[in-house]
Amino acid sequence: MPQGAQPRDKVTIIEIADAAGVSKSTVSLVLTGRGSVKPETRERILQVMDELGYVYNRGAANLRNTQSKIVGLVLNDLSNPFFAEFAIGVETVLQMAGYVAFMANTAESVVRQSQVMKMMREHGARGIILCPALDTTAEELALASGPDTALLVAIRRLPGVAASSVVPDNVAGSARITRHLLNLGHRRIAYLGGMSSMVVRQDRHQGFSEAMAKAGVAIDPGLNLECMPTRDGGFSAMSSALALPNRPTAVVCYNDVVAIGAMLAAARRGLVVGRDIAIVGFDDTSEARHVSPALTTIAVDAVGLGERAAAMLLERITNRAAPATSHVGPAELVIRESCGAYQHALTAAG
Amino acid sequence: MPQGAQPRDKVTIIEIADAAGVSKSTVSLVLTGRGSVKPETRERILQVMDELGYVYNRGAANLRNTQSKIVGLVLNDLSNPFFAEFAIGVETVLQMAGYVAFMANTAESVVRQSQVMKMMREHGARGIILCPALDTTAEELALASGPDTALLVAIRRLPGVAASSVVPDNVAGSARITRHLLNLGHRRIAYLGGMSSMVVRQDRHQGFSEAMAKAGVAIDPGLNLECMPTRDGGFSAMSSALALPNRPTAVVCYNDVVAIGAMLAAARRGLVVGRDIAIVGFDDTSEARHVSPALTTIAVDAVGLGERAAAMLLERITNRAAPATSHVGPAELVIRESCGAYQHALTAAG
DNA sequence: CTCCCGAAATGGAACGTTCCATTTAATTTA
DNA sequence: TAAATTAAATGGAACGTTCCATTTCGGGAG
Repeated sequence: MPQGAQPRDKVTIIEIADAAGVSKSTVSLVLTGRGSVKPETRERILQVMDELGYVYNRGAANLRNTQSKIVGLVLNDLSNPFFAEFAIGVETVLQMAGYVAFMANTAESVVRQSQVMKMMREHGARGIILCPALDTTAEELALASGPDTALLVAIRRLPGVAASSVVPDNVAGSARITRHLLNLGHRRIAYLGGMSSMVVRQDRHQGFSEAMAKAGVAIDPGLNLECMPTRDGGFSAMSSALALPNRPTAVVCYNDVVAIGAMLAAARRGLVVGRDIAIVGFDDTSEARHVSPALTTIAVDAVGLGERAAAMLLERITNRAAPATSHVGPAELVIRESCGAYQHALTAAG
Repeated sequence: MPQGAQPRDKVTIIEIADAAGVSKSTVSLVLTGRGSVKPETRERILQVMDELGYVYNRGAANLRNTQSKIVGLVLNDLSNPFFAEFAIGVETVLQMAGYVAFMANTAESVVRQSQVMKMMREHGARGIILCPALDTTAEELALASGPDTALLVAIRRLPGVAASSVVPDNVAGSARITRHLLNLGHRRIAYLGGMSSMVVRQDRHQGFSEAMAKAGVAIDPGLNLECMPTRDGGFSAMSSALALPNRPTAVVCYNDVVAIGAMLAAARRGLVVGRDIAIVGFDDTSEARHVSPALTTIAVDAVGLGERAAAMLLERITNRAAPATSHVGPAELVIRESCGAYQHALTAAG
């Protein structure tokens, strides 16, 4: 807008109409592009809007419409690159559909989570994609979704919730990477990280157990170690694992962050990861690639999960009769150095 | 809300009033907490709201109010952990002030940037914190901020824009880390990464040049290498730097991401980073700590910048007479291994 | 010249809230 | 007990849009 007369207070459709010498209805027509209005009139109106610095008031419009174009995206931990990538996937799809994402970070606080979801509904969000904070209960979520706000739960499965869901295949992925270690000849394998109250931990540990059982290898209960899913958690849990009289030869970690902490602990003890001990992760965050030695892990395609989540939510929004559905995304093994597969190949060949 | 009667269509304040046997004005009173209403009446109303699944309609309220509680946060690259941390700082402060952040990712697209800023204003955002996409022009921004939407530009300075701004001290930080390399005895120092059209690159390179000049060390123009600020960019730019007949002994990188790419390229050539060559970064992302060898870099406190940005914007929102201000945040040297300072200390002592 | 028709433009009610000006009820004071 | 005061509750206009039902306009057919 040109330097000139800045309007002090909000300029409305009516002022535009007056200035252009038409009725507010005509202005509304060009705004929505619905009726037919003479091209030169349209031009004149658009020009006036530009001059006066008109800003469309969606709140007022929604009042009659009931059809906003906003979707909420609630993330439990934005500082985790995994969720950032997930968010990017979500945004891409929403944007193409003409929707806009209203995104918020709860930092694992269920209180904050309730607040932002309430806010989003109050602003007329048509749907919400939720990556639930730890300790989220089904009851809380009942409040959050209503007849005109579709809910989709992502990444962390939430038992007892009727919403759609998008999660990676934690069980299969964990089984896959465990099998990889078994194939390399490991038998004393530890499972490390996450708290047993977390659903994701339960799923991943289940995959681990199944793979072990199928291979006929007994699990030492002493090698099931819980810790917070942070680097420091991984570090201290690994330290105690290494202090055991009969320590593991391989460690399946809850996720990459824990694995990196565990690698640090092993290095501190003078062990060369990938030679003296195998350590593997889950998620394939960008750090997994850059850490040294590079981490063998399970790739779950965060962006793809985000895209899928957005697409599924949009489907439920546009076709409100559509039933809640669930999607389980693929989890693929990425072999790098931390498992010692390369070393192993050398010795096996030699 | 209990399993019972799910209302098919939106329930309004009037229906609540009818069901509770009061007038809509009274319901409004309890909603806003403004007038005085008998405790038992309030209770009854609240209970009815709960039963019917009432959702407050902020759009309608803002229609009279003109006072929303939303602030827009526009990020140019969410996949960069630096911006994720910045966002966390912003959110923390906004939340405490009772505001909610409406956050969007532009992925460096100025088109998308205009779209989301327009959307935010249309939804009544009181202010916008913008981390501008590359190639953002001052004209575009003039459209984006109006008399009732305060604008704050963050991280990337934008010459010719009248808005408030929050940026780290790129010049001083870059000079600081260059001095560190000079103190270690380096003389052939390259500057690597970023495109010269980027304001941030200009500032950081200026700090580099000033430090070199002050030390009386000439800059070899052949050691000023541009590349996209990505890991791959850093990798290939570093590869060509190493192919030079008289290659540098130290490299100041545009940021951590570029530095990590550069480290990979050096390792690929068989060089031990921190011994055979020094490489340093800028930003102090979490990766800088975990990469091996750990990266010497400049910490700019992304979270702190975010907090500051939010506080400054809120100030302008609540006190609309307040003038636009600028804040330049500290940039501190973090010495780790990639610069070889530790090695250096050993040899110097021995 | 009148009639008719489609195109273009318009007036007004409605959306869900707030808030001012009132009314009604409850309580205190003289 | 009446008057004065305070607390509690209410009706209605207004906010900026949309959209239905109308009206006006501009020509072409009869």
